[in-house]
Amino acid sequence: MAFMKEYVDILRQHGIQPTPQRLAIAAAVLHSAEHPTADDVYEEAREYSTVLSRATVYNTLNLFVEKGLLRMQILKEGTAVFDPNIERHHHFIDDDDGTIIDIPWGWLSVRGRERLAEFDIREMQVVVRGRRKK
Amino acid sequence: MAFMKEYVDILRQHGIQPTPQRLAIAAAVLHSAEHPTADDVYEEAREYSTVLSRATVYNTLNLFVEKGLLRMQILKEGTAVFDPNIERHHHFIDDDDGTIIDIPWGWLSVRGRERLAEFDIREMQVVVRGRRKK
DNA sequence: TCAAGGTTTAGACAAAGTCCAGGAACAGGC
DNA sequence: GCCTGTTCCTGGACTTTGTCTAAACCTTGA
Repeated sequence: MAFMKEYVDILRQHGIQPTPQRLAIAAAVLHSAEHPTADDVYEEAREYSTVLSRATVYNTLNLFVEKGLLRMQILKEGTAVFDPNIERHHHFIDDDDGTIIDIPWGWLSVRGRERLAEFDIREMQVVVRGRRKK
Repeated sequence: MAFMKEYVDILRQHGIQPTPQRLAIAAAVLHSAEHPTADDVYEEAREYSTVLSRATVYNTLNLFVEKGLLRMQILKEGTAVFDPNIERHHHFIDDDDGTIIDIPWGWLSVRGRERLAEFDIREMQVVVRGRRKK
C-alpha cells in the first residue's frame, strides 16, 4: 500500500509510532469528510486488509485526539464522532439522517463573548440542527 | 405529597395523564437547574418513595420531550441530558466535572445566518467548553 | 361486573466504550 | 545475529445507556 507513505509522515510528525493498524485507521479517518463514529472507522479500516480489533480502534482514535490529529465531537445521541478538521468551525446536523456538515468558521460570528468572563473558554462553536433543503 | 398538586396541573395542561410515577419524575426534573441524565432522574424520583422502574423513567422522559415539557440535549459524551428550560438558550460545559450551565439567549448573538440558506433550521445554539474560573 | 385502553414492570437485549492479561512485534545494545 | 525491555495489539469480559417486549396492573365507562 504505497499511498500509506503519506500517513507514515503525518504520524511521525505528531510523535506517533506508525504501525499497520494505525496506518489503516489514519487512512480511514484523516481525510474523511463524514465525521465517522468509532465503528465506522473500524469497518473501513478493516477493508485495508489489516488484522484489527475494536479495542485498537478506540485506543488509536483516542491517541490521535490526544496528539492533535483529530477532534472528538459530541453531536449525535449515543456516540462520539471524530473530525479530522482541527481548525475551528461550526456544525450542522441533519435531523433526518444524522448527517453532519461543517460550517466554516467565518460564516458565522458570535458577539457577546465578553459576557462570558466567568469562564476560561477552550472552544466555542455554533451547533445548528434542522434539515437540508431538497 | 401535597406539593405535587402543582405538577398534576402542569401535566394535564400538556395532555399527559398524571400518575404517581410521572409526578415523581416531574418533581425530579422540571425544576432542576442541573441538566440531569435519565439515571439522575431515576435516583432522585425514587426518593419520592414511589415504586418506579428504569423503563418508566425513559418512557416518561421521552413523553415529556414529545409533549414539550423538556428538551433533550446532546452535550455530554455517552449520555443525553434533559433540560426543563425550553426557551432558546446556549450552553457552557465545564471540562473538569461536566457541569452544564445555561447561557441566556441574549448574552450572545450569532451573525451570518443568511449564509445558511441551504438549511431549514430547527434550532441553533452556541456550545462553549472550558473551565469555570475559581 | 366486565371489557378496553392506558400504564408500569422486570428482564432480555443491543450498542458504545473501557479494561485487562497475555502474547506479538520491535528497537537498541551487545 | 541475539537478548531484553518496551510498546503495541488482541479477544473477551465488563459497564453503561437505552430500547423492547410480554405480562400484569390499574382506570374508566358501559
